[in-house]
Amino acid sequence: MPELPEVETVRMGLRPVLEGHRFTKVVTRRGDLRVPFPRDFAKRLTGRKVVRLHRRAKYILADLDSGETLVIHLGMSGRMSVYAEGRARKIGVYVHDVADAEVGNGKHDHVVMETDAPATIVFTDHRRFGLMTLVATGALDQDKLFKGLGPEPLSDAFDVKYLKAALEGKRTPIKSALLDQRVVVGLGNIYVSEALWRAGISPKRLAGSISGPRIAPLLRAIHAVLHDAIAAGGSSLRDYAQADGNLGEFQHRFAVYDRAGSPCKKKGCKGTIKRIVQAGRSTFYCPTCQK
DNA sequence: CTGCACGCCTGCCCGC
DNA sequence: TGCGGGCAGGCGTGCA
Repeated sequence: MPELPEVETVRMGLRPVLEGHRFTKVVTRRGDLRVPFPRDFAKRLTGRKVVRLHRRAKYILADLDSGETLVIHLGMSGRMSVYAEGRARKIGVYVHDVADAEVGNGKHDHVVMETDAPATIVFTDHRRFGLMTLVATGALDQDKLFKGLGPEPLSDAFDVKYLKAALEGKRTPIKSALLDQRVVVGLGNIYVSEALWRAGISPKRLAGSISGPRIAPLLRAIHAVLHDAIAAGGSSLRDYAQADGNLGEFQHRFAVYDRAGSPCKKKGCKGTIKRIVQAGRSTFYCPTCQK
């Protein structure tokens, strides 16, 4: 589920129940996520107040008043569910309507956190590629999870000059280069395909072979697809009470992702979307209008 | 250094 | 209905 727009949507949904609130109770159900829970994980969270809820790459970061930061990564299948007390208030993300006894007792519910919002927040991840850990706030950048990450795609640092230099000389396909979190963070398998379609660039083209004049359009395509997706996720938040498990609305607007065999949506293009495999992962593109 | 195949997990969907 | 294979929005490791 989570590339930058989804992670950002989850962050916004967690904000009302986390930021400025205190953990009143934390329970971990099993410890064999990608990174094991650190020692005394629940104890170090309990009683702590979240002073700031932010994001770096695909990580959600909750800075605590103890000088530590709760680091959350959703992996491929991670979910955060928010159960608002008495359902008196509708709160974003997944506001489920289930019996109290079922809250946090699912087979793949790994962490159950209560805050004084009040609310119960459940972290679920059936594939367990996600993680939750604690890192000293001041040392985040040096932590191995964050060291070497590229710039945020929506920051000023991610500009034409940077991208040109980052791709220069790279002999890997542009698809793989943009998935590489050292080049730029936040993009995943969906949005790379979507951005390359918007830019009219073939995913097979070697990164270093993208000519100077095509760098700016690529940058704009990345910006645009992320902005559109964030807006689509955000706009569906408030009526998320029916929680069908999907996040946001953007999946209905995919131009290429998971559309193999369907007509290209580009105006005037008569092409058909094709699926190929690059570095072991699906890529979708239009061979007719992406060069 | 680079690029790539593979493993990590579970669940779902498809074809036989 | 059961079973095997392939697939899934991420990332780290180890290899050539």
